[in-house]
Amino acid sequence: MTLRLHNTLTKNIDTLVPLAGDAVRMYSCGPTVYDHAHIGNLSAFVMADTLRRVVSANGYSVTHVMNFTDIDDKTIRRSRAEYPEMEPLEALRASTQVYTDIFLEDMKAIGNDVDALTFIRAADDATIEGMRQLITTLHDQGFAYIAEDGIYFSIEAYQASGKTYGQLVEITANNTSAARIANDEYDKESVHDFALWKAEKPGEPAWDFDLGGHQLRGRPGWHIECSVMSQQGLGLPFDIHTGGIDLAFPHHENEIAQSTAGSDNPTYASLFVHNEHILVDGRKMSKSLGNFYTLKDLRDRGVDPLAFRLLVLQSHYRSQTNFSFDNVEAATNRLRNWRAVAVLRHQIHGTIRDKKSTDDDIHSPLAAKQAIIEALSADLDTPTALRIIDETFDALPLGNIDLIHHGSLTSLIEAIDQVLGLELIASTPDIDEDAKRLIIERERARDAKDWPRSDALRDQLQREYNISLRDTAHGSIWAHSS
RNA sequence: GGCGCGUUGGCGGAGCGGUUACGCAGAGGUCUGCAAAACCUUUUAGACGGGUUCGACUCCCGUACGUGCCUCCA
Repeated sequence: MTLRLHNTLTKNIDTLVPLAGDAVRMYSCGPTVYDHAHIGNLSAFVMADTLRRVVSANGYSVTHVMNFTDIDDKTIRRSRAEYPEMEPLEALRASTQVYTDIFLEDMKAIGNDVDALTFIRAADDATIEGMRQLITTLHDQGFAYIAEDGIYFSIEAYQASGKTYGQLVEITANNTSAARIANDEYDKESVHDFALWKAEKPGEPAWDFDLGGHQLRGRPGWHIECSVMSQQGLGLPFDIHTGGIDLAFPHHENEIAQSTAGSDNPTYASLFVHNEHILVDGRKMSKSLGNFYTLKDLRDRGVDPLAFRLLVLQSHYRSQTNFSFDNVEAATNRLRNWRAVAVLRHQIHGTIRDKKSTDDDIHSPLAAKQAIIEALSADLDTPTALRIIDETFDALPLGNIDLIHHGSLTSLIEAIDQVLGLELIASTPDIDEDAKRLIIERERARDAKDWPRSDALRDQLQREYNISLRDTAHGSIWAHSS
């Protein structure tokens, strides 16, 4: 099987060819931990998580690194507001830790497997040291220069060395607005040059930096953080770099420049995969429009975080998805229906009867499993994968106890969980033996046409165990009431 | 201003130059002890204006609207 992905570097659908055997190395730009992540952030991480699952399903071993941006303007501002009494660095660590923990909880809630990720923090001592080293190297090679307010990367020097600046987006003289040049407040030589290191400002966290005898106490720029963390976590070059479409320029472009300047590596990452943004009620999400949501906002309104995940998966990652509460309700219902299928694997022998499964019945879930992975391997075609799941579930002979107990249904559902992270298995636990006894007892009452007894038992199951029953042509099927 | 992307049925959302996407919701029906479910049918989409073609939702041009990037925003 081959895995094909849209590559922003080539603007084509490229085949993943790992740089080293069957090992795939992925880097995903992570959150800036200064507040709750919003649902747009989270959708980007659903994409990255799903991509990693699909790479794994293709038989590769994956190393997936994600960073925490825990040192930048926003985290500093927030930490000073929250902990004015603390030292700047102490306040920064306290504040970013709170939002890091919230982020990890959000990730788990929406089905992203945080255990499969290696996280690296920008403000860790090892990362800071790595940044000092990379900046020193860039400076020694003539790609960085010292200015009054910091250290800058020279695009001109980079281009003069034969490298291309503008690998992800077209950079032309015309697409830089004159207004921005006029308003440029930085002490840099050229408008495109970007900060590698920012000189210390009063009240901000800062680290010592001795660059060839120059004492340049300060803090790192944003782009250098990711160049160093990807190198430390994966080595260079690596296979896949993910992020929101807005990060293509300048962030990822600058990472490429920093990480390939003076290097013989032809690339920084082989594939750049960018996801489109989600809209809310058809408009871009913004606090001023009042359509800005975090996962907490959704949960407060009763939304199952996994229904949000399904909503994200329902559209292709390179299309703008529209979020609305009507849409998330539709996703909730679809998820509810899938859970109703998932729970069939626990049904009771005594209450499901007849019908032998055919070979086709047994094999169709296995074939579906393959078809789902194939769809996802074609540039992460989640809409098609979801369609296959619906069609497969529709075609299942649901009263067929042989099929259920044969294991192919369970195998399919486990496979769906593996590649899509919808946690169908975890959200449909088996019920205890007392409840099962009551269900069987009710079946006997029904056989005897003892309707009052049957209805009383049904009520009891609903009341005491929160279990609902439906009597199908093949017998009585229970489900978790919600 | 420069450079992109998009516009599909009540809602979401795909593929495709000539054959049902799929999901959710609504309507009618069948079945069933009741309930619930299931099943069947159904509402005949493709922003607007041109063009290419035997034929366009699908290709081309224009218009309108939405959306993104143009230095720190997923």
